[in-house]
Amino acid sequence: MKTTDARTFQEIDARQQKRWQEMNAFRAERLPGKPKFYCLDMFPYPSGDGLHVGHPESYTATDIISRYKRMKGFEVLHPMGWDAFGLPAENYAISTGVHPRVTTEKNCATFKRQIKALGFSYDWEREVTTIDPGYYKWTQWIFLQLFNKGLAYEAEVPINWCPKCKTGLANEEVYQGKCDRCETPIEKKSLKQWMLRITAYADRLLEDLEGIDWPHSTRLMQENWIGRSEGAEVDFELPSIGEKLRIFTTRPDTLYGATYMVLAPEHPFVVKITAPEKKSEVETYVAAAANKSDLERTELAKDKTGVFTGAYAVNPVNGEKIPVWVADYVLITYGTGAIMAVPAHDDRDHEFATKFGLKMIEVLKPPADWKGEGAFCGDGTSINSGVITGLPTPEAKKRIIAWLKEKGIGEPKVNYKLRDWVFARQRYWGEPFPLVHCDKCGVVPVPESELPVRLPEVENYEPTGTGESPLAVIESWVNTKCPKCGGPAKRETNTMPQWAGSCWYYLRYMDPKNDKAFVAGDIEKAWMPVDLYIGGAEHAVLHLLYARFWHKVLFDLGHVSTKEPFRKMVHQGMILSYAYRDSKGAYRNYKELEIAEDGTAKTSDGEIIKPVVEKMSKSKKNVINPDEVLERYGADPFRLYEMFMGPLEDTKPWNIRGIEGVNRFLKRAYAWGLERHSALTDHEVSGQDLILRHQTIEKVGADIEALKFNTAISALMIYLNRLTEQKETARADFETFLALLHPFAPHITDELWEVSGGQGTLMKQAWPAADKAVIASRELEIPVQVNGKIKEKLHVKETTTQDEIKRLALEAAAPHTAGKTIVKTIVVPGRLVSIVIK
RNA sequence: GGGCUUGUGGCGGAACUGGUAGACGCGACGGACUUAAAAUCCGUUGGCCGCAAGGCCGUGUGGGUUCGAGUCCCACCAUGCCCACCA
Repeated sequence: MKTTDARTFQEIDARQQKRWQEMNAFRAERLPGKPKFYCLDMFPYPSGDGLHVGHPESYTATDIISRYKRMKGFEVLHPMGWDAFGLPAENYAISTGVHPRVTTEKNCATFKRQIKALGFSYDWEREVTTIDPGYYKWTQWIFLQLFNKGLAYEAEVPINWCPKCKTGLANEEVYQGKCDRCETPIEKKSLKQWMLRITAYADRLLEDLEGIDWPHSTRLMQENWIGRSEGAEVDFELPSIGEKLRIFTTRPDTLYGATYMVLAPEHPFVVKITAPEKKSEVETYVAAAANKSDLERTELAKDKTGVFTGAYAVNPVNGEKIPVWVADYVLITYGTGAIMAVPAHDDRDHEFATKFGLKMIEVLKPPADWKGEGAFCGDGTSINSGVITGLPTPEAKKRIIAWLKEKGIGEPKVNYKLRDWVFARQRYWGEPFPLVHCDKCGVVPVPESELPVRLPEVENYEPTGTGESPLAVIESWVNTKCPKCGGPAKRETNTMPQWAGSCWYYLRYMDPKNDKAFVAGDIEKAWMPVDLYIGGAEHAVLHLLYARFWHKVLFDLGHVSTKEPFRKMVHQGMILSYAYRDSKGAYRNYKELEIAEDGTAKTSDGEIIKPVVEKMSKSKKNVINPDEVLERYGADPFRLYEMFMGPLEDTKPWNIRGIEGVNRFLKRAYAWGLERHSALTDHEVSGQDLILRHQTIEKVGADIEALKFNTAISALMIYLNRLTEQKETARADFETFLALLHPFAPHITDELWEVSGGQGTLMKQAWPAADKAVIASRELEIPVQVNGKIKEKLHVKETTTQDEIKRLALEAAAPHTAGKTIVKTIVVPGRLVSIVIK
C-alpha cells in the first residue's frame, strides 16, 4: 500500500459525512413510493453527561438495518429526536437559575454532534423535540382527545408523593417503595390529580399483545402489570349493621373454607362495624397503617399484623358466623378492599390464621403427588363444599359462580392490577394542560385554535411543596378567560409527566412540520406501523404500555390506522465495563491505572486490583466515553466493535482491547481496497472462491435480518481473509465485499467506493444477490460416527445421493466395523452418518 | 416469596428444526521484518497422555430420553433482571 494515498479513519469519517450531507442521502420521501420500512430508535433524554456507549449500540443496529433495507429497495424512515422534558434540567434550574430550556438545548446539541459523528443515516429534516411548542401543541391536542372521550378525569386520590422531588409519581415510577429518580422513600398524599383511564383499555392492551412480535419477557411483564384475574364478587351479611360486605375472590370454589374475613384499614366499613370494646385498638391500628409508607409496608410484609373488629359476618354458603378482622395485608386499592380468608388454601391467610389462632377448614383435596406443607393453593378436588363437592377446581369455580348468581349472593368478576395513570406533575418543565377551571362552567378545554398553551417564563423553579406547581404563582398566566362563557377563569397549573411526549413521537416523525394535524392521514397510512423498534428493556412497562394506550385511543378515534404502533420490538442488552475498587473500597478511574494483560490493574501506590464487571456509572468511574474512542479509532471501528461484542440483546462487557480486532480488520480492508481498486480483473472467479462469495452474501443478509450482527461480521472477516490471499481481485468480489460491509462500516466502504470511481453512496447500490446454485455446488465434509464416536470423514458434493453417502460411509468405516454386526445406519442429509454396531 | 433470563477455552463469543463443540476475534506463545520498538505478516493455541500415529476427558452439578444431547425432559446450584401481601 502506498501510505501517501491513505487517509486516517477520522479524515475519512469527515469526508464521507460531508458527502452524504451534500447528496442529501438520508432523506426519506414524504410518501414512500416503494415498499416501506419504518426503523425506529427510542429517542434519548439528552442528559448533561452526553452520550454513553450504550446509546450507539442500538443506534448502530438500527442504522445497519436501515442501510441494508435501502439497498434491498425499501424506502426507509429512520428518524431521531429528543425526549427533552424531564426532571434533571428542572432540578439544575432550581439550583442554578438557568432556564431548563437553555440546559436542554445545549444537551441536545451535544447529543446531536456525538450521534452525527457516528455517521448514522437519520433523516435530520424530521428531527423532533418534545419541548418545541410546535410539537407539544399536538401532545396537548391528543390530551384533549382523551379528555373529550372521557378518558381524562380529575380525582382526589392518595398518590405516591416524593417529598424530595415534591411531586406525585405514577406507580410505574416507584421502585421498591422509593422514588425512581432520587430514591427517597415515597409517602402517600391525597391530591387532586388528573388521571388517565388506562384501565378502560386493560383488556385490549392484554389481548393485542398476541399479535405483535415482541420479546417474550416484555410481553410477560406487560401481562403481569395489567394483571388480569377472573373470579367472583360475593356478598357476606353483616348482621350487626344490617349491610352486606362485598369481597372479590379468584377462588370462589373455596368458599366453604372461609373462616374469617379481612378488611383493609381504609375500608369504610371498619368504623361502622367495630364493636365498642374494640374501638380504641382498631383505631390505633388503622392510624398506624395510614402512617406507614409503601416502603415500610413492603419491608414488614413478612410479618403479618391485624386486629379483630369484634364483628362477625355470615358465610353465605353455609351460614357460619365468622369473625371480621382488619389487616394491612389487604389492600384498599385492589378488588373491593375486603377478602374472605381461606387459611387452608391460601398462603397469606394461612400465615395470618396461624399467627392469630384462627380456624382452618380444608375444602380441597390436593392431587396425590402433592407433598407440600401448609396451605395447598393449587388445583385439586373440592370436598365438604355443598354443590361442588367432588368437582375438580376449574369446574368447581364455574359451578359455584353459577350457583351464587342464581341465589343472588354473588357474580362473576374480572379484576386488574393495572391502575389508572396519574397523569399530572407539580412541576414546571413539562407540557401545560390545555384546560381552564371556570367557576361557572367547571373544567373547560382550551379551543384547538388556541393551542399550544405555551409554558410561561418563571423566575423561581422551586416547587411550592404544597402540591402546586411553580406555575401556580404566575398570576398573569394563571388568570385567563373561560373559553365557554368568557368569565374569569384559572388555568390548570399542573404539567404532564415526561411520558406524555414519548407516547406519540413516532407518529410525528412521519409529518413533523404539519401544523394542521399531528400527522396527515395519507402519510400515516403509508408509513405505519413501525416495523422495527429498538430500545432499552427498562421501558418494558412504562413507555411501551403508555404509548400503546394512546395509540389505541387514536385508533378508536380514527386518527391512526393500526391498532398497535410497534410491530417488532427488540431490547438491546446493557453494556457493562470493568470497574476497579481498591482495598479501601473506593472506585478508581481506569484511566489512572496501569492495566496488565490479565485485566488486573496497578495503582500509583503499587496496589494490584482486580476488575469487577459492572454497570457503567459515574460513581464507579468506569464510564467509557464515545468521544475518546472515536478520537482514537474513528466511527467505523467503534460501530463495528459495538456489534461484534456479542448478540445485540445480551448484556456484555466493554473491553477496550476487543476493539483492536475489528480495527485491524478495517485497516486491512482499507489497505486491500486501496491497493486493489485500480487493478481489478473482469474475469469471473470459480470454485471455492465463487462459493465463498455467495455463501457470504447469503450469510450476511440472513444475519442482518435476524439482527445477528456479530456473526455477520465474522463472515465478512473470513471473506476478507480469503480476498487478501488472492493475487488478483475480481471486480465482482471487490464490489460485493464493499456492499456487504457498507451497512456496518459506511465511511470506509464509501471512501473505497469513491476512490475506485463509484458514484454516490453504496447505500443507493443494490444489495448483492446470492446464487443458490453456486452455494449448492460446494463440497461437504460428512463425519462418519461408529457408536457415537467420529471415526472417518467423507468429502462429497452437496448433490450426492443418500444411498451413495451410505455406501461410501460403510466402506470408509469398514476397519472399525470388521467382525461386528451393524445394527443400523443413520444418514442425516448434509450432516453425518451414524453407524451402530454390536 | 413469585416470574423470567443466562451458565461453553485465559477473555468476548460461535454452533441450522437433536447431528463434526470452541467459528470469528482478543490475549498468549513461537517465528519473519527492523539497529530497536511500534505497526505488519506467518504459525501454534480447550485439558490430559504420547516422539508420533492416535487415545481419553470436556459446554454449571446430578440423573434421564436418544444411534447421537451445549441443544430435549426432571431435580439441584449459581447469575442477572422484573414484580413483590393484587385475594
